[in-house]
Amino acid sequence: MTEAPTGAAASRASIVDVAQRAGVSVATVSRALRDMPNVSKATRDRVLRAAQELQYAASPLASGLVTGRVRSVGVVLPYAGRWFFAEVIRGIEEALRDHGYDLVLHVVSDAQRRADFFESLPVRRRVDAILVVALPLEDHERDILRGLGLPLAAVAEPIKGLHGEFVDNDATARLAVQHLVNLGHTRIASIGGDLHGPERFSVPGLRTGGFRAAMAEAGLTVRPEWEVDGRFTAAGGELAMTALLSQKGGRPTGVFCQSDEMAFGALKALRRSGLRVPEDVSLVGVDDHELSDVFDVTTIAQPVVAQGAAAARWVVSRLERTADPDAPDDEVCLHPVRLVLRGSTGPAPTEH
Amino acid sequence: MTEAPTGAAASRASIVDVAQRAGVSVATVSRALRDMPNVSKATRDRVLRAAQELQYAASPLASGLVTGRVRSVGVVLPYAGRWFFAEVIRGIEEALRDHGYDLVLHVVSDAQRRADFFESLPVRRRVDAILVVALPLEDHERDILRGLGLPLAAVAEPIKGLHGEFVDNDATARLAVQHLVNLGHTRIASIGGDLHGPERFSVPGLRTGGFRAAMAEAGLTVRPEWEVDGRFTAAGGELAMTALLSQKGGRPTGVFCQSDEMAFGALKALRRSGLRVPEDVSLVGVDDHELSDVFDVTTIAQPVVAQGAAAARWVVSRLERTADPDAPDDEVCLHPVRLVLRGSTGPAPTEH
DNA sequence: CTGTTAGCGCCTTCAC
DNA sequence: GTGAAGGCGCTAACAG
Repeated sequence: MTEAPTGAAASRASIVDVAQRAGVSVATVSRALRDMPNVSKATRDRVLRAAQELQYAASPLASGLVTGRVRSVGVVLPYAGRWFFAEVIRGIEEALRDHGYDLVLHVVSDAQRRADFFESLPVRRRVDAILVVALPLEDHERDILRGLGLPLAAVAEPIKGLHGEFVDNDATARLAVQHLVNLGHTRIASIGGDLHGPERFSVPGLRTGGFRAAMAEAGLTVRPEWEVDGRFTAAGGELAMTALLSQKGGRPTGVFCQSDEMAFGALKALRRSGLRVPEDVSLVGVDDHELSDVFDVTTIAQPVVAQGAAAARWVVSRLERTADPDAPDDEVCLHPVRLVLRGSTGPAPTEH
Repeated sequence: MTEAPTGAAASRASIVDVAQRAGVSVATVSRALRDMPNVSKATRDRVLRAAQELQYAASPLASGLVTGRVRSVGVVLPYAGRWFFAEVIRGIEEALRDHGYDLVLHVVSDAQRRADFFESLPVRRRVDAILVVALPLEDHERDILRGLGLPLAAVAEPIKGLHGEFVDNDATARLAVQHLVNLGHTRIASIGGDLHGPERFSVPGLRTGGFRAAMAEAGLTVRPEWEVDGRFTAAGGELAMTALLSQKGGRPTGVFCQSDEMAFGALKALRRSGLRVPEDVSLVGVDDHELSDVFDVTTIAQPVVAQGAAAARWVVSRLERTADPDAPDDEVCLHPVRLVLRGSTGPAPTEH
């Protein structure tokens, strides 16, 4: 029964206790523990030992109160359960932890929570910086965040005026289309996201733009009815593919799915229709989802964990002033994408 | 250009400013804002309006320093990218947010990080409670956490002496096996996790135990070589299924996959071998993963989000003293599982 | 190199 | 019903 008391006492030992035990003043303890200059080696050792024995750790509350820093970073995102977000969070957490920062999660999964977040600003005074993941902010929302006076960075969705870490969505789409074109496909469709809805994600627009540009460059025409909304979910992809197959005027032989999860759904719709992949229809996804390998889906891989980690490192460098304080804070960093060849794409079927 | 200054000023208004503006003392402001008794209606309204006008919000640091509460809960887990964990986190975050608590994430993805976590205890004084998700703690690790004197709860993996939220893993396995038995299967294999490794997860052991018990009850024999390790990943499931198929002595007609992700892998292995599901081999998974519907995998569904949310609510009720303070803190709460019938299971093939 | 002292912003007795 | 004052635990001048 000594564990609990010891531990409990430990978390309650204050800087005064350490000072007494080491026979120095609290100021010296504070300096010694933070590796500041002007502390003799002997004193420092004594303090360190005392702190060790008392299991002392400075209260972040107290030090935060005076320094204004709390060593934690807020992460705001619209969903938490989806693969993409989980991976981004993983990258952010690891990078922050490496620098001794905590990650505080804020999921604004619907309009209500989103409004609450920007009105009550639960991050106020609780974080040193904010990362906005895949959430296209309204101008006024961005301004509210800016009013906090903290380093801000965007991941996956660009936010005007903020530092950002993304992939080149235009190039991503082009890579996918060019791959299909190279295989001889000419009848190519795109399964993307909502282009006009209230959420205003820019990713579907950018990828669809790249799709159109690449088609034009290849001298191919885009059928408007072959640009369908798959809502970036597997279920949505299945519906979208089903819709494509039910259209008159023949079906596409190649489909650019703007996310792997939509490709999974499309795969199911094709199988159910008795069509073979890739003999009848080829599918390219985007992401390199962990299950894409299992389901043999050709994809444009993007470094998801790395984007999160890079954003985390950027705000940390701002906070630690290791970065030039006068450096622009609205530069974006583009991460590379690459084609991962798997079994869902093949030569276009010969026409009859 | 009034936005930013306003915002910046807003986050800096202190209780003194509110007191001045309302023409009362800080003590009254404090009382009024926290709905305490002994404040006249008129005064309270005046204070509320002043606070509103100044966009005042109490600094959690300062109030935490005096009350000892920081309104945040730490979540410790071994992986962050996997579906299961992402869902649990989602449930926890939502429940915590409903009560005004922040979620601070701690991923201990390897032995090093795990050791660091328990040695430096970065949660010390930074959270009011800790949730341990799917992480079987060593006794001494549990004792270290207990030493913090905070409410503790376990999710998905039982931890001796702690409150927990789980499913009945034994019943889960039985349900799966009974379903196969009901379909006439007698040659049943299990793809699970590591039973003897250093990680000591109890879930694979419990599910394998349930598998064996259900087999025995059905009068069926378990072939030792038909209990294989799929590492709880899709890739592992694929390897495991491949191994099952390459064994001499015939193949199983029914396979209990202890997670849906392993079932996905198994599905791929079967397809590649030219076997049909469910005509040749039936597959049951566990989880009801979001993609199980797309890939038509019969599964034993467990409420993942609900387990996380329940754990979060439990620690909050402890913190808010809405729960009996003398109530035992090591009771476990079992969540229901249910069979979700899909296309990966069917009648056992007739023997030749 | 080290100690003293004044807050950081808030809550909480204790008087009134 | 309200105000004054003393910390909570720590850091940051300022002295020495």
